[in-house]
Amino acid sequence: MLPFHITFQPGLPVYQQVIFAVKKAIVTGQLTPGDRFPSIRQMSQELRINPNTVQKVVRGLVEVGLLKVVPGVGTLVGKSPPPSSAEKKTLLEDQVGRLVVEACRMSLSKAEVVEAIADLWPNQERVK
Amino acid sequence: MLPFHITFQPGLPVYQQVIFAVKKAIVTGQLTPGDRFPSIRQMSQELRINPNTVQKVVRGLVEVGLLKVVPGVGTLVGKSPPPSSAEKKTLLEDQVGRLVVEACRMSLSKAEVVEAIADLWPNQERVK
Amino acid sequence: MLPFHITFQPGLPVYQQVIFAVKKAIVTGQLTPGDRFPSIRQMSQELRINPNTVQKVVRGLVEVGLLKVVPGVGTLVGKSPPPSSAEKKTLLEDQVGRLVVEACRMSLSKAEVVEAIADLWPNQERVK
Amino acid sequence: MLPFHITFQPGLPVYQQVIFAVKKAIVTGQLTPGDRFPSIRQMSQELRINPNTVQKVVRGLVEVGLLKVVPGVGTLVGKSPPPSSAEKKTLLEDQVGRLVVEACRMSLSKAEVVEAIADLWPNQERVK
DNA sequence: GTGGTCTAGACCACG
DNA sequence: GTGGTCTAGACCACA
Repeated sequence: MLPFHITFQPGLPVYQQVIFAVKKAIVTGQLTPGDRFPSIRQMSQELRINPNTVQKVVRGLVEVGLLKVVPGVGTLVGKSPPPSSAEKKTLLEDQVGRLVVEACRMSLSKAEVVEAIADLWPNQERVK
Repeated sequence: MLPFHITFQPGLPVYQQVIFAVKKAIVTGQLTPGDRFPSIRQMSQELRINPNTVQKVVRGLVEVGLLKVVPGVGTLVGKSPPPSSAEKKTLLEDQVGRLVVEACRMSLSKAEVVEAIADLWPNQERVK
Repeated sequence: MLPFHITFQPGLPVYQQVIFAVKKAIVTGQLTPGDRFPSIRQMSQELRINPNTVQKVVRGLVEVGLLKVVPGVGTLVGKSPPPSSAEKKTLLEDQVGRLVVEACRMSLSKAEVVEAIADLWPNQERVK
Repeated sequence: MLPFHITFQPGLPVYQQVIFAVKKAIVTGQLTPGDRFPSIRQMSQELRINPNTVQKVVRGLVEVGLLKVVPGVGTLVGKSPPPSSAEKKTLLEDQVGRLVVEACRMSLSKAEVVEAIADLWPNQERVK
């Protein structure tokens, strides 16, 4: 069984949906650094998607440092790398910007958005 | 002069960037319902993009009800239609979900994200 | 007052809507051959549309023989000309064809369409 | 070979003629839900029209729910959605209204029109 | 003047 | 292979 679950939605590229599912599994603790990542063949079969698509997923995750390919061993989950401040800036300006504009367009209040974030924020072992 | 400003970024479709800029201009009050929308030719010249691309922008905005086209006359800014609750749900679950996962991956705290939202939220006290 | 009434609908060219209204007024007997047709100026004012548009209407109706322009006198309603069999064929094949396909697409029965026709068929002094 | 046939007529937009041909193929059973729709390139070649024009056709048919596009995979014929009663009303009032007026103008009898409809109504006894 | 249609052809994203 | 994006530029319909 795969350590994450996906219900594919039309309109979004498949490989992006898989990448998101993996990232989610990592931040929620379902996948931790050092874990073995499923093989391309296994993911291809269980998710019923093209092996090329799986390979694109792995490539994308290796690029951001979330996966390490060790030849002869397999693919391992790596430690999250320290994000560059440029990436942070992009996230907090561009992505949040898009979200804010869409929310305003739908007459949502700031409080509703903040509440949604609180609901979705993972609290794996977040005591402090 | 156009009632909005764009600095094009590579990697994202041009027409989507323009659509976003228009939406932003509307939620921030720079464009209000009833206003005349710039003509396709004018936008094409000032943004230095192809008229067909501009037309795609207009088409996309007409589909969501933000613009009304009157052939031979021009294009007008319409009142935003009440969004369906399904759209709201998608925004608050899927889009916020993606944002949260990315933020966690970058070790950002919930407070940082909420602060970014507060910064970008448009002030409605715009006396026109 | 004009001898016909129009409630403009978006999406259809204005001049076509006016032409249709005039044709309807003729087949329902509100306008009969020999009647004086309103002046371009009058129609432009009362319908609140561009004089050029009215002129296009008149031109279109003169072409099919429903109006006669008499210089120095005005525009008169003419006797309907005998239609060519080619026109009839086009109407009964193409236009009815489009109607039938759309009706099928909406799961309408043949009886519903026929009933709609019966309802809308003018019966001005149709005794026979 | 394409599952429908078109003989282009001047005066009507090409993309509308193709859309009509596809709708006709669907209501007559030549295309059924689940079928693979011809690719944009194939239609472009066989109909001798520009790929962009074909894309506009597909876009129009997707909007009314007759086609579903899966990027990278292809285009599928979908089940027709239940039409809104407003659409039905428009069809039975406006479109039938135009037909009736034109028929009257050409001195056609109600029986002739009804007969034309019966002739063009598709037979559903199509054993695929 | 407006927006709409169509063509020709290049390049990209996706599976 | 699929569909999507973008450009360049011509021509038409409409008011």
